[in-house]
Amino acid sequence: MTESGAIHARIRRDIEARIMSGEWAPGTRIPYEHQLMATYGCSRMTVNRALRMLMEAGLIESRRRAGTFVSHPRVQRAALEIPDIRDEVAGQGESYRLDLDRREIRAASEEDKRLLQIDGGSVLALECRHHAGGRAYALERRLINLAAVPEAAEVDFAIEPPGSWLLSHVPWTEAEHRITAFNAGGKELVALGISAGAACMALERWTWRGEERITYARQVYPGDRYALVARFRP
Amino acid sequence: MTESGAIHARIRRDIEARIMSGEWAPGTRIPYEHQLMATYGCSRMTVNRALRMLMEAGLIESRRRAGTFVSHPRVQRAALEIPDIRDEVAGQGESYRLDLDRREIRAASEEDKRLLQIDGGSVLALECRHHAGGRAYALERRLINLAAVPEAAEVDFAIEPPGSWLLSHVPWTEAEHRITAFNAGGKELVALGISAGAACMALERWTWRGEERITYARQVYPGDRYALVARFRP
DNA sequence: TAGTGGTCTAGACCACAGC
DNA sequence: CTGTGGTCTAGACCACTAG
Repeated sequence: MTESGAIHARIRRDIEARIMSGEWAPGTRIPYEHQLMATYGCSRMTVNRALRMLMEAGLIESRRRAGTFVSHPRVQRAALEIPDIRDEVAGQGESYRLDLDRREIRAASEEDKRLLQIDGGSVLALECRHHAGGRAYALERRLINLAAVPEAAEVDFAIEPPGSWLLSHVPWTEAEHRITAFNAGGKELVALGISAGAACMALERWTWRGEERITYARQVYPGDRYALVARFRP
Repeated sequence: MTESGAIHARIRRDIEARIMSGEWAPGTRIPYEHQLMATYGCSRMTVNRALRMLMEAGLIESRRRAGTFVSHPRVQRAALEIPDIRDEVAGQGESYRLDLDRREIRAASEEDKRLLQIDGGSVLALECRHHAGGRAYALERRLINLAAVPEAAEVDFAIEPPGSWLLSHVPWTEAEHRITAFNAGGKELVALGISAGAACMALERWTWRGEERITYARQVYPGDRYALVARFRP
């Protein structure tokens, strides 16, 4: 049906097309693997590889002895992707600049402990502004757990934004995000050049590796100039 | 190193652990497939299957003749997941209720065409409020392209929320999201019970199947009572 | 219990990029 | 060229489960 290089890719696309077109509705049993072997004149391993990819994508499910079936779309969740700020600005063809307003190494305060979810130790606290094309783009407050990332103490974050540096130097296993809207107060007015009460978007991110907390970041964007746009990831 | 049922799963987890621990830093070449065959006493197909899964996860990259390498974390992107509103409310242990304020089938207006990115035809336009525990939770405006989903014209969306119904009945291939913050105006004040100028969060979603537009939705949440929380998806 | 999918083997040929 | 990964074969045994 479809032309392609690899047989498994062709099988995969053929089945995907039949599902997407509605020809094979949710719950439909698709042909047995040995039938697909005959149809495509290939080995079962090749058929199985195509089906496994479709299973990982959530399009089909298989049950031993029963066969393989089109999934009932449990797609109650859609995936967003949050880009790194520097990449995002560069991707819009704008020049990027970072202003580092504050950099401090200190014993963790009570607030630091709460935000980083640590018991003590020292943290690197940063405050910076991201600019796109000379205009304030985002305000960032960041805490880095120096117990987890001691080398961060030596980095010049005026050159490389903390988020970019961390993502490319520190392996991490999990992250949690929180997106909220709020009315701008004193700090944002000056830093972002907006008026009192203007709607802002705050993106908070907690990152850890195993049980070890790595960093906390809170990025604030002016609501009237910024949208978090995200495509679905298949 | 790790105990498990399938050999490929064990190989996969062993390599993943070495990468996550930092033992194999980005850029490191991991053992050749024939070396892993010897290490695990299995065939190359099995090794290759494990490596392919890690490649799909973005952890490693391979180049012919050169070998397979730990990826430089292009992890400038993190995945969020946007839950279905009804599921979200239920997950918080609150009772869910939907008020359907408006339901209209009409020829596509200019705005409908722009939002749905269609040329004409008829649309189903809905306006509704989602409630959690008796309190207004979100305001939703939705357009459904009846050319793509004619059966939607017969559905009683007072019983099943439009987002839930669509996700479980209509296969889709792509979605795009846009999250913004804005100051509440007239419509939100009444529907959500908030005061003028309060920061709100708007989540817009476009969904299509192939080239066919399925639906457009705009959901508005009160900024002071709502946060979009999302965990990283590995 | 028979037939499905899950997994694995021990080869093979090829394309391609590094040497 | 050489050696790597990309792909594929023609079998095999096993676990599970629908009938």
